Amino acid sequence: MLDLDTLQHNLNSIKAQLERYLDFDTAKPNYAEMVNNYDWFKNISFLDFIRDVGKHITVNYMMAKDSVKKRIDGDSGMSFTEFSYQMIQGYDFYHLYTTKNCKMQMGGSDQWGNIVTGTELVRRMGGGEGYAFTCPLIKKKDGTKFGKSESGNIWLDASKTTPYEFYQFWLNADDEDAENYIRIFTFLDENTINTLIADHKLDQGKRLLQKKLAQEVTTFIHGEQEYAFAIKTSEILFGNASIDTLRSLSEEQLLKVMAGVKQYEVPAAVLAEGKDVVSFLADAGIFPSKGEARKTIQGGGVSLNGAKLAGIEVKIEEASLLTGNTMLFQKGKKNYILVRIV
RNA sequence: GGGCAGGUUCCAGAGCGGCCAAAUGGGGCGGACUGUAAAUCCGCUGUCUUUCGACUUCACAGGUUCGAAUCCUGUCCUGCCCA
Repeated sequence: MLDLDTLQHNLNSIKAQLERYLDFDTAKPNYAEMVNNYDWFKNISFLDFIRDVGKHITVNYMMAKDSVKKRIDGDSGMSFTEFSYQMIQGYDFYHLYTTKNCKMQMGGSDQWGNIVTGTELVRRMGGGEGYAFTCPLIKKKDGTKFGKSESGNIWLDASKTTPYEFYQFWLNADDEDAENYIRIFTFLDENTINTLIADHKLDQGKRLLQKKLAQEVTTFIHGEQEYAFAIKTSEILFGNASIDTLRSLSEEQLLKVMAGVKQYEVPAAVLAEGKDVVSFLADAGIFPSKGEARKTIQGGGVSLNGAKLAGIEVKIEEASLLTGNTMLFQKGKKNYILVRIV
């Protein structure tokens, strides 16, 4: 459970994100509106609720819900709060139905039970009709969820996932997932997609599908310009460009190209000291511990300015710089890390 | 309130006085192969230490013991059943 301050913060952040895709301008004929169920629930007492709302729904009905059954049959139990959640969400629907003329509730298929409790309340309390619309949850091909609590996820907010990282995420989708994603996450029409998939199959190594997917989604979320930058950065980091190409860039150009790459700052004094790589990486926060930095280096997993680090004895000093005051580390093949000396 | 079963490292889950930083699987990270795929194979996965090793961990607090994740006592928490 989140406290009120956190909730408010989340609310604001979500609205800021949605504003990029929805129009909240009340002057528009069909403007979007964001509501907070705390606004109507804060004035309803528990007694009011069980008397006016609770009597319309039987416990039998609530228990029959799949989401509830699973918990009861499982071994973790279910608190009353969780159990009553469907009533809360159901009442939200009823409230919006009566005050905002809201007729349909949409959600992921795991919300089906909760939404239907709402349509039930709308019917029993208001004598009206509410409608439910759900879509299957998006799964990766290994069956795991594509969700915010999964690892390796991405965010719409550029401060959490830079456009470059966002682009890379889609580019790295595997063939099977890409076919699904392009249908779900882009507005391309059926024919275009089918043609694309057919072309892709001719030479999967070209990854036409992933490229188009990444382009469509990145452009939609972050815009043309950020997409162009993401491409450029990717080309430099993964293309044929050698370390010399990187070296040939001016500091300014480099920073521009690397805008989407993870960056760390290290004080100049540290560089002058000439620390060993392990301490350097751990102290800078690039690795969580020295042990992990050491092991990764020993496993051949760390590169500096494009060249694999030979061993843990390497010292980080002036000569390690790529340009005037930056150096480029790689953790694994795909994770680039730009270190700036400040 | 009573009875029973439990609380182990990211997760699941073994261990039930020394061979335990703790099996196995999953996940994560890295390597090889490749297409910045997939599958497969290999390594790592508490902290510090180049190594030897040191230190902190098995809900919490005490205790028994040369020695405890393992035994005892109390506390807290979770699940199931009864009231």
